[in-house]
Amino acid sequence: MVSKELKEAGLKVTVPRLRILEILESGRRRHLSAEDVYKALIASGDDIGIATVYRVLTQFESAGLVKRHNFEGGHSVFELDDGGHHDHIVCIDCGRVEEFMDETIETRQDEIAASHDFDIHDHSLILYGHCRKDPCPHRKKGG
Amino acid sequence: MVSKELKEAGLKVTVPRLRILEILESGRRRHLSAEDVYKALIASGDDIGIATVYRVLTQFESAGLVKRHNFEGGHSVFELDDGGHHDHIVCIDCGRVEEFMDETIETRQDEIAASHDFDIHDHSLILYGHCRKDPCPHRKKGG
DNA sequence: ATGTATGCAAAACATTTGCACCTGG
DNA sequence: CCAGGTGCAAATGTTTTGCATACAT
Repeated sequence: MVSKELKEAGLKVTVPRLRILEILESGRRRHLSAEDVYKALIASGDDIGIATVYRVLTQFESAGLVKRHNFEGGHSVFELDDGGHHDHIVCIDCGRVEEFMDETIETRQDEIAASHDFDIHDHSLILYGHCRKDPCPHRKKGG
Repeated sequence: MVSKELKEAGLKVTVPRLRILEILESGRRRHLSAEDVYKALIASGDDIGIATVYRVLTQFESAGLVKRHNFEGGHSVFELDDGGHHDHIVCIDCGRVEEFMDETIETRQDEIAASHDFDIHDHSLILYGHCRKDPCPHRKKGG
């Protein structure tokens, strides 16, 4: 029940919020930019403006429903916040995004922050590279 | 000799390039946004357009003279590239930026990338938090 | 009903680009 | 001299905002 999630998050149940949450939960892709969401809405026949997409995604972020990540290239991607922290590996060629979580790295980050006299609020760790998977424009045919 | 550095980087020696490299090397602050550089130029009486600042910084990046980092808030910061890799801790309150480098984290990143079948090109690791240093607007007076 | 949400268009930012003019080697 | 560099303004791409209208409760 998507509408229940909205109520529990303290948000009024409206059509744009329902549709956007449904798209995020559809699971077709876990990481979507605001424009990805907008295009998905248009594709499914919804008449929702891009401004509303940004507003709703920002509200969802405040409500803890989604997380926003600032990838390179000056645009953000959003994903459902399942409560579990993880970092990202992004393929420079095909845009593929994979997640990982490494206890060793998390621990070292805390130690480093402490040694610099910082209270860590959060962190951003993104690995950029070329994936060796199919299909990827960078991958060599006979490789 | 700043002009020598430019020549060695394969760049024609021009006034904007000289001035911008001087500002980066002045060491007053290590991490500057394009607008920071632009303002510094204006402040020292130079008549150089913001477009040129971006062009020159991008050229410097290609030439390996500077590194560009994408911090949160949709803007980039530039710093001299001394060849040594490091990551950043940023204070959410006062904007302070500190650097660190941790062999354990670097190693784990490579291992993780390999296990995901990625050839890592580079990575971005930024810790965001509240520094406990003076002066910082967040720091409690009697803390 | 009534306060909140939405759509649209315009604004705000950071960054890039087209083009005529200027400059370094 | 002449390819390449620069300044300006206009274009770009992303995200935000003002405002009149529409909607959820």
